[in-house]
This record gives sequence, C-alpha cells and structure tokens, in this order.
Amino acid sequence: MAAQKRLNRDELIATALAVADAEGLDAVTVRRVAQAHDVTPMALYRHFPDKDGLLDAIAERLLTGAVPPEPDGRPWHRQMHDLLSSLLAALRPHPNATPLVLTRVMLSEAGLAVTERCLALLAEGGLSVDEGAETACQVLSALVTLVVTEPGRMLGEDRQAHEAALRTKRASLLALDPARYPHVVAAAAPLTDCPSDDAYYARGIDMIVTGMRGAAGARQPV
Amino acid sequence: MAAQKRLNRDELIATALAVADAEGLDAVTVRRVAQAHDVTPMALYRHFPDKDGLLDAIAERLLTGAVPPEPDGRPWHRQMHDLLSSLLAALRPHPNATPLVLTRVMLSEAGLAVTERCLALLAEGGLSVDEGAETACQVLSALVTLVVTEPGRMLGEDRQAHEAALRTKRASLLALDPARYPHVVAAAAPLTDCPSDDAYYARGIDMIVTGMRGAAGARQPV
DNA sequence: ACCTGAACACCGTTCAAGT
DNA sequence: ACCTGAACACCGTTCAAGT
Repeated sequence: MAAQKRLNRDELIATALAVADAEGLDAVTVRRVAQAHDVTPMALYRHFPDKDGLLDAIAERLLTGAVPPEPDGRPWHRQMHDLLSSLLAALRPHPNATPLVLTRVMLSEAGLAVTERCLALLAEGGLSVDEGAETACQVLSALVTLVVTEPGRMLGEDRQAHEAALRTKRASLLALDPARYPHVVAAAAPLTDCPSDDAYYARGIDMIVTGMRGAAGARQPV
Repeated sequence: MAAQKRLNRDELIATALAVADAEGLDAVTVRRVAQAHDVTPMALYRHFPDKDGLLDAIAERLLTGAVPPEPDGRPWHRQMHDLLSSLLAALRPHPNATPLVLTRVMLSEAGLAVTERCLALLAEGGLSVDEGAETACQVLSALVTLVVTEPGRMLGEDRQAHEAALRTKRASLLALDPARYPHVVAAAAPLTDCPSDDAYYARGIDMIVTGMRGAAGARQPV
C-alpha cells in the first residue's frame, strides 16, 4: 500500500478488497482507499464514477476468479455442479466482499460468462428460455448466499474476539426455553459454527443442483 | 409521521420501515427517522442501542409477519412448503428491507420460531442434528435471497424512472455480442424483468423444497 | 492528463445539560 | 425518565485550481 508513481485502477481495487477482507465492507471508504495510496480522495474519481463504481469493481474482481469450465460431454447437471464449484471457489476467500456480488452478477463480463454457461446448461436440461432465466438467477443467488450466510462467519476482528463472539451467540441459543425451541437448543452448536466448511459447501451445492434437476423435471438417476 | 406525546418504539420502527420501502435502505438514517417524529436524533437512543439495533428491529418486524403454520399430519416436505410460503408472504411486501433479514433470522423470537419449525420438519425428514442445522440455514437464506434478487426489483424511484432503468438494463444485455453470449441475449427480457412474480416465487420455493428432499435422501413420490 | 485543496451537506455517536 | 444542544470525527461528492 505504499505510494506509487501513478495511481493504478487495479491496485485501488486490490486495496479496497484487502480492506473489506480485513475489516468488513463498512471499512471500505473512498477516503480510506485513497489514504492507503497516499493520495487525495478525489483522485479515485478518475478511475471510478462514484463509490458504487468502486464496489462494482470489487464484485467484478471476485467474479473474474470464476472461470466457467469448458463444456464437455457429461450430463448437464454434472457440468452445472462444476460451474457452481468454480464460482464458489472464487468467492470463498472473500466472504466479506461477497454480498456485493449478490446484485452485480450481470454487470461484468466475468459474471455474464458464468450466467451464459448456466443458461446453456439449463437449456440442455430442457428448460424454456423464461424458466431458464428465472432459474439461473435463483441458483446463482443461492450460491452466493451460501457464502454470505455461512455459519460462524461473523464480525470477529482477531481470532480471540471471533471465538468470544461465537461463544456468546451459542450461549444465547442455549439459554432459550427448551420447551419452546427444543430443536434450536439442541442444534445450538452447528447453528452457530460450521462443523466442516467443506461439507457445508458440498451439501449446499448438491442441494441447489438437486433443486434445479427437479425444476427441469429431469429425474433420471445420477 | 406527525409529532406525538411520547416517542414510541413501534412507531419508530414503522417509519424506518416506511422509509426503506419508499427510498431504500440507504435512506434509513437515525436523523431521518428522528426528524419524521419531530425529535432530536439522540432521542432514538433511548429505544435502540445504536443504528444497528434499529436495523435489527426492522428485520424483526418483518419476521413477525411470518407465523409458522401449526404442525399437521401431512408429509414433512408439504409442511415445509407452507412454512416457507408464510415466510415469503411476510417478506414480499418489503423487498428493500429484506436484505436485513439475511443475517438476522436468529436474532428475534419470530425468526427463531420459523427456525425451530424448520429444524423440526428436517428432523422428521430424517436429517441428523448437524445436517438439519446446516440445511435450515441454507434454506432460510435461499428463501430470503429469492426476494432480495427478484428480477425487475431495482432502484426505481417512481414508476417512470423504474421502467426506464429496466429498459436500459435490458438494452445493455441485448447489446452484448450474440456470438459470446447467445443465451444471455436470448433471455434478456426474462433476466431483466419477471414475466410473473407469482410464478417466480412458486418455482423458487419448489426448487428449494426439492433440494431439501434430495438432502434428506427422501425420494418418495409427492 | 492527473491530482490537490477547500468546502458542502450529510452521517453516527459522545457528552453534558435541561425539564 | 425523557429529551435537547452542541460538538466530534467521520462520510461522499462539488467545484475550482494547480502542475
């Protein structure tokens, strides 16, 4: 984050993303990013139309990491599984920034490439254009949401504060009336923190794909 | 929004929600809500610990409208369908405020009641406690996201500006290279605006429930 | 072309007072 | 108990200048 000869758009985005990763989206500020580059806030306005433009760029950066796998001969739902996995892999390292993607998939080439592939696979699955469009929107959103609401992913500044917040949250669930909320109390631990992140995401993708196959009316065996 | 004898917490929440409905979440401001009640900004701090507390209260207000249907003898996935429908019905009138719910389901009695019912039904479906907790989080989030990312729901101030923004967005998709994005171009209309909101949500819920049944390994006929 | 500097209209929140 | 008033440390963004 040292000073440089010329202000560089990519590096501005990189520091904005770094700030989001480290301190959350609220910490991403025009003034903050400018300061990291030893520059006046207004200097950013040569690279972005406004703050929302900067946020758009962060979302685009995340989506750029998601390269849709090449089409192959496998069943469409298999290819869909891999498509969603590649998107997920791009988002997981940046959970704080991922909410930005939720409403910005169609605003970048990278997001459009994922959408295009998704629509193509759904067409293979037999969905009409209208159904495919609806389903694609729902499915991509659901996948992004998987990252946004991953249990145990809260505002923990350092390791210690994070675990303390986790314990507090779990304790508040355990303190509920077990007569009214028996299942919540019993599931306090897994509701608060994920036993295994990988299992969480693997099952999440499976659920989404299974839902799509249902929408496609395709119930042939795996 | 007129002045009153005493500041009332419920009415503060109501105007905050009204502001969100009318002008979006960014317009919800401590100062704004205070002004609507002819009161100093600091007067709100007797009813909410801070601004986030106000947002928590808005989310809780939305969830209060979702009363889980009473358990009956029908198959668990049928009851799940109705549970999700009741939650959806509570959120749909307030799409601008709905993003608040995404990370706040477990913070209110109303949200916990929905979660409890969801966990109970998943246990009926044969899921373990850990699996049920994971699945409940994913499913409730997915449902909320349905509302957050409903196509055609953008920042349109009045009717006219809304439709103008919609046309602009659709035009930008239609302007894409049809060689690279054939499916996106073909689906520009349904990707931009929903042919039928009711059909969108009906299919969305069906997809989610179908996904859950897959997770439960329950593939018995309807 | 690229960046600065000062200013404006806003924020959330503190603190000490008022009644 | 409930609300005010002034102040503080921040925002995003404008405009006119500098080099």
